[in-house]
Amino acid sequence: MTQYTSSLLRLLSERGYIHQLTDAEGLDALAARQIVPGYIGFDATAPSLHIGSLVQIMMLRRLQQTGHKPVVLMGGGTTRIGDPTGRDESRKMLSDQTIEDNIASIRQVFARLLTFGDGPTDAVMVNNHDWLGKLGYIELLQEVGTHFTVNRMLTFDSVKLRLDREQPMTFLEFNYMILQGYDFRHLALHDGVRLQMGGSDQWGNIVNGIELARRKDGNDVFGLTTPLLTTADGAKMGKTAAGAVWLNEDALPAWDFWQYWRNVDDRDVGRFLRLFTDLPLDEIARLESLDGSEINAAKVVLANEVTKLVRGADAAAAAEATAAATFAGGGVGQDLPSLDVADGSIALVDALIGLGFAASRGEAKRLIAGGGARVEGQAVTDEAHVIALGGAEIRVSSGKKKHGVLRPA
RNA sequence: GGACAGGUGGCCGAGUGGUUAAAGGCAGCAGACUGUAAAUCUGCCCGCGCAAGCGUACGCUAGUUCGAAUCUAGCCCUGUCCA
Repeated sequence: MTQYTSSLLRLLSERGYIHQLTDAEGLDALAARQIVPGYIGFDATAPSLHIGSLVQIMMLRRLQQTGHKPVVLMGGGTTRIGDPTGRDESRKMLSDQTIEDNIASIRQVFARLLTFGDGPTDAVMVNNHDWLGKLGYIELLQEVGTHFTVNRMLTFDSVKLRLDREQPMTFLEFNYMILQGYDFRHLALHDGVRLQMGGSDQWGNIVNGIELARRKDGNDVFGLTTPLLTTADGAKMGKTAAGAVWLNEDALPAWDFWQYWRNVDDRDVGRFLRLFTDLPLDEIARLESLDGSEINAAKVVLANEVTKLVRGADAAAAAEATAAATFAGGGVGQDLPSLDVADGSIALVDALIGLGFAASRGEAKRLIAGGGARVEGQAVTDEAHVIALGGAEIRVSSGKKKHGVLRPA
């Protein structure tokens, strides 16, 4: 491992954020002597980011922790184009209003993890629609077009993969890398930004921006990418059965968020603690060395710490309490999904659907027939079973992990 | 504009007139084993229905046929090559 002099690169490297770096010595020297404003771009394709973006957000947090300035770039403009990287199919076009709404919603998460303000190391949020939207076509071609050769653009993975797989790539998407390059150049020129970070799949796009900034304005800027995060069994992070693990509370309840982290693979615990929590490294080393079932304690810490950062301390505490009550005590935690039952009784099938454990009656019945449905911890195999509440809360479970509560209304 | 190839369930991918709600794989869900882990084995995996059954579904539309994902025509979309 390279020995870095700047606290920024030391921290990033110790905690496993660095995959590629355009100029390690140059950036290290810069970070050691001045505040480095660094940015990461985020798409606004959904009302919430999911944990696939959490590494990037954490990187901005690390930047701030080590005395530098995080710049959050919202892709209000580029989202209108659609990043072809890693995609086989073109994105659906989003309306302007949807994109604006998404940006407003996504902003909430950043407010928890970064300190915004006007100070030298305070975070700021910018929207590339502000400059890309004003750019005329002729102007863009003149400004940027002369610095990109099609020959080179065709060699980029984002393009090449699409072509190799004989998937369509529209001209619109083909231009994405140019606009992203333009972003970096713009931020370097107008806001003194010196560093762009991103996932490893963004390497090509980042390098484009660096070259553009240098050729057009003689600005010397840097790029850093994080390793592509996969879980130990090779899956892309952040996808579960129920869909993505969203960062926003209104997109995914804190309980489910907490559970995601509680259930990570043993092998991922240490890595995730380093990346997604602020715990000191020696503490993490201790947690990750726990053997056998003791590693579960480390997973609880992981779940608590990440939930605290993203959802707040109250949410983390509530989720942990619910987990303790539900799994250890056999009781009912307050955080579980619940369903109000008006008539004093409900068919098990409807309860499973109402709690979100089954999407259709058929699916609920299959679950019951397969022995996966439980009422108060007891497996029920009668598809026609009706639960009588009798004024008390009843616990209904799908399998051993998904629990919900029926409340008398 | 022309020639050729192709468009099948969340994804990949068989299937070229009936036994096809559509092989197989992946992903997913559940059971067993466990530690709310991994691996492994087993079952499930379009909707409605207790069920018989019904409804939808193989790019779209119209046809041929007792019967079509499979044949015909037109259209839409994609790729490759040519202009």
